Amino acid sequence: MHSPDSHTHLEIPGLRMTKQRKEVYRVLVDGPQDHPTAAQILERVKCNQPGTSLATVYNCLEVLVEHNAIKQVNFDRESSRYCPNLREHGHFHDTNSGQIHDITFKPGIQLADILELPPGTSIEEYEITLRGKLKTSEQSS
Amino acid sequence: MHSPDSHTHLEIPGLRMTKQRKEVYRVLVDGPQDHPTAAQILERVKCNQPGTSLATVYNCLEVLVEHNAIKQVNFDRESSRYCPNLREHGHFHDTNSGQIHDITFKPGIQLADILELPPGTSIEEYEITLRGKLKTSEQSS
DNA sequence: TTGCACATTAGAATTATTCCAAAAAAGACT
DNA sequence: AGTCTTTTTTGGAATAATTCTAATGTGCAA
Ligand SMILES: [Mn+2]
Ligand SMILES: [Mn+2]
Ligand SMILES: [Zn+2]
Ligand SMILES: [Zn+2]
Repeated sequence: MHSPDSHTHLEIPGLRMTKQRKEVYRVLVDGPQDHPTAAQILERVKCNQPGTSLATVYNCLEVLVEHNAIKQVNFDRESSRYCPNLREHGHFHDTNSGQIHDITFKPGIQLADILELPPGTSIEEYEITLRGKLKTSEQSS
Repeated sequence: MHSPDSHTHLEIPGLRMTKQRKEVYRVLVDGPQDHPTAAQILERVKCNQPGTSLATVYNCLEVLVEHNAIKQVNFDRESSRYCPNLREHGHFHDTNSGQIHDITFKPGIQLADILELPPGTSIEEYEITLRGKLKTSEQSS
């Protein structure tokens, strides 16, 4: 499922990396960057760690999010998805292909620069999600 | 609950305004702009239309959203909230007060202008949600 | 090597929302 | 009004993602 030397070191400061946690994390970092749901992650985890339960996948994802190792992504009320890209970005859901694409800001732009925020606001987290279609729907990725 | 002449005309093109739909809509337009959940809307609707059911509130909200009369707002996986403000805006959840504030772009800014979108993208809808704290937490609104 | 804190597990519980099938209401036409 | 047709409402059941629970397993450290 992955080249033997492709392991980024799967360590997260302050977090005990059990084999389940390691595999959940590896699947996200090392596998297809398609923002899988917990159920999809479970399928992938089972290739290397059969017997892993969905509850454990949820537990692992929760602790990985808490440790800022991954991000949780929500589109409306669909199942949560998970993303290993820690740079600031939003998400575009292409309703043609079903694929989700990471979206970055144009260079130099900060979210706070473009919003009319009430004075004294400190933003702890934000989420930008877009839905639409890619007209030219031929891309390999 | 509201001044007798404060009714905006509660009509929506192409939509039959039953008394339940009218009241759900009125509660949102005419009541506190606090982005209530379906359950909160039901409570408010019951003041003027007792006997209304939660299923009906969901039905009304769905059809109002479809007709672009209101917007559905999601914060992570919390209950959906509903908003009668049709101008383009995002939402800021102040975790001090629990209040949700509408956030607009600075004048002249378009979301598409600041994002690195793949060529050929057409955005059909988007959602911007922020979470954080207002330091100076004395405001009347 | 035993103790203990922490992690995993299966299955039950929760909860927001949707579905269903029957009753009620709203129009349209007479 | 009275009949017919279509839409809406309703209570309760069903769904589905996620969380909880209580029991079992694991891995270091004394
Ligand atoms: Mn939406
Ligand atoms: Mn979040
Ligand atoms: Zn992402
Ligand atoms: Zn709003």
